[in-house]
Amino acid sequence: MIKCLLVEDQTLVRLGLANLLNLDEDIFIDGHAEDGLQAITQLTQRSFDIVLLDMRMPNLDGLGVLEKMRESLNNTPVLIITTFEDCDVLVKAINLGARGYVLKNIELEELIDAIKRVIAGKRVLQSAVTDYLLQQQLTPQQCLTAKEQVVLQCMSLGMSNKVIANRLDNSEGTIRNHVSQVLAKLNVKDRTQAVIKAINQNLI
Amino acid sequence: MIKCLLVEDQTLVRLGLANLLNLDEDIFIDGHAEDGLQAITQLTQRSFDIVLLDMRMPNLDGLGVLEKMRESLNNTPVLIITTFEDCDVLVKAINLGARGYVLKNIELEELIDAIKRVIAGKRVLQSAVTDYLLQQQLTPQQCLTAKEQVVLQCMSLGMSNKVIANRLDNSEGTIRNHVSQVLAKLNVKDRTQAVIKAINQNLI
DNA sequence: TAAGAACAGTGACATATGTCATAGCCCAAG
DNA sequence: CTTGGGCTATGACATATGTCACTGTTCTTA
Repeated sequence: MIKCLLVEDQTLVRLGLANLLNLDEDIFIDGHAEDGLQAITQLTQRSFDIVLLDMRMPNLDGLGVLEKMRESLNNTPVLIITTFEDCDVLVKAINLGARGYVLKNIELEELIDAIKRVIAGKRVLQSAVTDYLLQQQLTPQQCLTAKEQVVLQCMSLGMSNKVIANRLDNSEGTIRNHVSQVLAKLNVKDRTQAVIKAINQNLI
Repeated sequence: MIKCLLVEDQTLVRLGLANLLNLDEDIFIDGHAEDGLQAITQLTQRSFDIVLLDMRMPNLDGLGVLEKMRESLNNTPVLIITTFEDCDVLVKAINLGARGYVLKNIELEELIDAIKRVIAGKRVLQSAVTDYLLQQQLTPQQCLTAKEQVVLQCMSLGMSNKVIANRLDNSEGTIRNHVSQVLAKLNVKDRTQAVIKAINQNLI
């Protein structure tokens, strides 16, 4: 029996997923958490075989949970289950020790398989994820660095340089430099054109 | 027994939600669709008591489904279940005939209640949604004039004020004024946000 | 006819944006 | 160990952007 902690902020999704997974005879959703803070609390009080972790959450997001776990030397294996298909977040999550990363559009059997593979000590990257990674690698012309991608994402959300600087804890000048780099690499003249290009090409 | 068509692109979410809802003795998920096109196909082949509709989907999104349904005079009641908290999308959905609009972080009992209320002919707006709506209504966004629409189109093509001025044979100051009006009406702070909104809302 | 709108324009003003040069730090590859 | 790339930062600079107030003209409509 695999004891799972399921961390997901949307109630419906969490309960639904728990029901589905509990149908498998080897899997038991042993704990629920609605955000990162609750997850940390659960992890300090109890032990689980695996953590099923969403990335976008209030209070403390997935990356934050991974950081806290690393700090407290908690090495419970973590499988990321998310909608967010961002290369940078994926890389960060893996670097922070996540053992698997799958998207929510995965089939149920695949997810169950992924859980068992993680438990078996394997690393799991859904094919859609690896495809995305490969695709990113194969377009070296626009070859944005990790930071530049994050900045572009922020731009695509309509943030000003000042806001981005606050969000990423950098000086505004630094962000300006990154923006300048992004514009050069995307071969556009201003942030609006960059955002249009990013949206059209799904670079965000 | 309420026969439901569940339209949701993420497999896990769809199956989980279906399981949860099927627990209710009055509700039966009678059809699944992974995107808008599949939903339309299902709706032309069978009849349902209600459609549970996600907004963000590949191929044909929630608004598209509502449009198609209206075109084909299909008046099956629709309850929107989405993560997307955008006021404009909400308003558009309601105008296109959606009978309810709830967010995915709703509690299960509330959702079941919402379904039954829609079936009973009532309009359902989750309190979180109405709060947001009220807040937005206090700053009523007026319609863009013809000229403003043209200017917004140009902005969405990445043109600077100077370029737009040349293109439309106006002074740059005039264009600046129009841009300023557009920003105010769209309730955004700069041209980048305006373009993002225009693209997302198909205002161009 | 009077009122109200859309449209065009100007000038002044405050910020935001983007570029450039320069420089330090860190880390990985050679 | 050296080199280069990525990240951070600063200061200076030119230009773009957005706001405001105010002035017109031309319509439509109450």
